Amino acid sequence: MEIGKKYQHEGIEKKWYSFWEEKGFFKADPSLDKPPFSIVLPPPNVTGVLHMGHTVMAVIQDIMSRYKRMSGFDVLWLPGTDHAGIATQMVVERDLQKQGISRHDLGREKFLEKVWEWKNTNGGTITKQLRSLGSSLDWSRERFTMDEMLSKAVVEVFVSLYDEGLIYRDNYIINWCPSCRTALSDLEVDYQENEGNLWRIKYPVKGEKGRFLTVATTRPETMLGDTGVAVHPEDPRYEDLIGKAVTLPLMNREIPIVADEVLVDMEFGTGAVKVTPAHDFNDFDTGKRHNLEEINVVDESGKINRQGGKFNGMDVLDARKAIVKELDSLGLLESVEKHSHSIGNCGRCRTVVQPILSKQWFVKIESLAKPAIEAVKTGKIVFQPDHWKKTYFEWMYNIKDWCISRQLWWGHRIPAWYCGDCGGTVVAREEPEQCCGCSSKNLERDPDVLDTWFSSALWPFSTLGWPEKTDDLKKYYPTTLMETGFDIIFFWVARMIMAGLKFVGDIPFEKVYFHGMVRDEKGQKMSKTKGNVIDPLDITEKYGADALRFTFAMMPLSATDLKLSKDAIEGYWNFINKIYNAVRFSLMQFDEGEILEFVPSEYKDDNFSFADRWILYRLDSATEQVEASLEEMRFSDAAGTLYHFFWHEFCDWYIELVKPTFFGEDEQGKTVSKKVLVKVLDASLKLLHPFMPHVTEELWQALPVKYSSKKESIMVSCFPGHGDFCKFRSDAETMDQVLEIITCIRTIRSENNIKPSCETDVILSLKDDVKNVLSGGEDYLKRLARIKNITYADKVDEVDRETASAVVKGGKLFVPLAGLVDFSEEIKRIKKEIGKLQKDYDQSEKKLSNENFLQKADPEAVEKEKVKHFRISEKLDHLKERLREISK
RNA sequence: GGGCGCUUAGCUCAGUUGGGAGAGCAUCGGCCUUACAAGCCGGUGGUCGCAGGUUCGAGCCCUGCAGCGCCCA
Repeated sequence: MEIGKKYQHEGIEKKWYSFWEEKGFFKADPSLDKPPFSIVLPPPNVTGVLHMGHTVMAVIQDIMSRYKRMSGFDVLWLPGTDHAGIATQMVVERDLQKQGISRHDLGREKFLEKVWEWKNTNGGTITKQLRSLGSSLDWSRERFTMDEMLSKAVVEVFVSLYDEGLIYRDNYIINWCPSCRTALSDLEVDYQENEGNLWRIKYPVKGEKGRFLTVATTRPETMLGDTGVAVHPEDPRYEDLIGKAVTLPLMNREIPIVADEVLVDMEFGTGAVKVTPAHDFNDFDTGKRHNLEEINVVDESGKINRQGGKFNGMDVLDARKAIVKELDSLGLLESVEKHSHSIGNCGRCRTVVQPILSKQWFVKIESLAKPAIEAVKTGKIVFQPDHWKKTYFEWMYNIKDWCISRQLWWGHRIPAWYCGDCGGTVVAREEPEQCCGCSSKNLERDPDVLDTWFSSALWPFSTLGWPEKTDDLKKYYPTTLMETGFDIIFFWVARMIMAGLKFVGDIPFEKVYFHGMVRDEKGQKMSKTKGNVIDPLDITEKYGADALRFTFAMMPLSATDLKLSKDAIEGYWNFINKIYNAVRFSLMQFDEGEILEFVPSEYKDDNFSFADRWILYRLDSATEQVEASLEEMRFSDAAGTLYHFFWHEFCDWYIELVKPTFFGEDEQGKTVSKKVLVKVLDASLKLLHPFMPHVTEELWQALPVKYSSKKESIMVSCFPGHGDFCKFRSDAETMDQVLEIITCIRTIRSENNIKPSCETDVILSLKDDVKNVLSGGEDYLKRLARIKNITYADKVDEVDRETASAVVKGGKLFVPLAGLVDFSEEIKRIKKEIGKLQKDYDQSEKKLSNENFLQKADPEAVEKEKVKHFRISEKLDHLKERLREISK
């Protein structure tokens, strides 16, 4: 190991990652007699490049994987990517466009060849980047949603759902992206509030000259497809019109006036709503209720079609202008007012989507949703944080059929063939030779592909080999943990649960952990346009992956927003550097080639110094806490415990405490302390390993430690256990009192502006146990509190006036400061402390004099309060006495 | 409009069956003490969003209100 003053991650992270990968440490092995722990990585888009969202995902999952692996589990963390239908097709089309070629010029087959080519050369970007974070993914099991095996699973699922009647093809209103030229599912549309207008248009009532029914709309162009007008059945304004008709302006079509209490809100607009079943979801349902005609007036490119009469060929927005203008000139435009409403945009390309009537494939979802709701309700699947259940239920109870066909070429082609002769449909696992209805060979395959999420839904089992009953499937399904962003709870989590229950007959995962969205330090979404993007690759280059990982681990990951700042990362880099330096210091204490084996049984407890016992006890408790926190996936608790233990207990206290030993002559004491040092470092590095794998490996490899079962790598070593040192509890508590004394002396010195180079004496009046510790280790005090002479006084009869004092748990202490102390300051300080304590005292006093408290409160609480009261009053007395003395 | 979440120190957040308000960072003062000045030592700082209620006791439980954010329509 290089011994510079600063930790340099360059080179080290790559070195160890290759080492681990080459050694096969990431590989799961179902034949091992170890319990399984499995996670499937939520597959990033194959077009993707690593961003902070992926990073959070990778960090959480890697922490759990490494922790579990070290805890004796056979860990499978399975990587892969999805084929990202629209995104990938767009990328390749754009490339081709640069050469002036469209995908239609190439034809379907040639185009798909190009996409595969692109995938094979560029598709590996994100997987390389995931490696740079230290992710212990089992690359031997890497999957892609379009792999043969996974595609087989897709076909199997499609065909069996179809056979069961749970997949159907129908003419239905769907979201259509005129730019991507494909249907989208409800979830792929993002709604945005938009400043628009509300137009009021007068429709002449048929047979009542001069009478108009005024409707209000935000999309006047859709009137070309109106096939009815709805009013509320209880609206007195329109009571007499129900059952009559209006003449649709511009189209001169007669359309009925219907009463519909679902669609119409009497308070909104005019209380009369035009109904366009082919271009609005609510209107579509209304149309079905009243048997209204469905007239499609918008085509696939977002232009008005032939059914739009003279507006044929116009873009919808142009048509809107033209229609409004014409209505106005006809005197049929009553008014226009500003009105904000939400507009749907394509989740992929942001184009405004058009609801249109179209023949598409759907999954009938209700019967699939039922058991999926049950699984979460009964706690078979646990959500963390728990409250996401509510969001899940809310969506699942109101779930709608899922539009799964996409008018793309890149994806899993729908296994349906249409007969050119009898018009029948054949859905089959293999290409059929003839129509099963009329035996005709004139079959044509459906050109469309499936929604990418359709194959993603199968990810937890298709990746394990389903429908084959593979060893992997048997051992790793259900997976132990699903970890993902809350934003894909519907897109993915819900659908995986439905698919897993339906096809494997069991839940896909036992627990779902939802992490938040990474934002900048101000809480704003990171975006290229804002220029506030923090690129994980820049960060890992500058600070190392370990620093970034630890920063995330310290954040409240299950909150909705994760505010990331470079300052925080830099701060945690400091911690890594601290660890590095602690190891560096330790290595300096060891002799060349010295091998230190820590075997607790070799040591009688009395060989350990109080400092040794104290740090070993602390290590024990820290280990216990880290384990408990990791089991509950409370990462910031685990990381925070380690941060505090390593920095503020081990470095700030223990190392300072043992320095006198190392710099002294007591050889036996030195040996013991060295072994304790190595023991604590060995355990700490292992505890830290899941959070910062590279630096811990680097340092651990450098430790001169020997075990009977020393492993090749820290990542396959055993996660530290706890309990061995809890027997040192009372010694540790005594030691805490010693530390308190040191702190008190330091405070006195600091407040009296005594220079560190100036030594002082101290007079101690202490309880015996504390005194015993100190007499055995006066060096601790001398060094850490800069004390020259220590004297003990059982009873302090006459205390020098020029003395600063403090009351500690184990007694009192006095620091003679003749000529040094500033008494006005000292008096001020004591008064302030008395003031603080008096508040506590009064509060406690009040409580204890309250009869109700004494009678009704838990006896334990009363007892505790009494002890507290006694302690405060003791300390208060001392302080008041002291104040009298120096005020003389 | 429906649902969910948040509000505690200057900032980011802990606070686990109700019983002495915490951490990290920042800030202030002092230190080149032979691992680390990216460090060490010490200190300052809070009407727990507001108003009620339950209780001997509320940051925590209940009701209402306000502000912020997210999701669905």
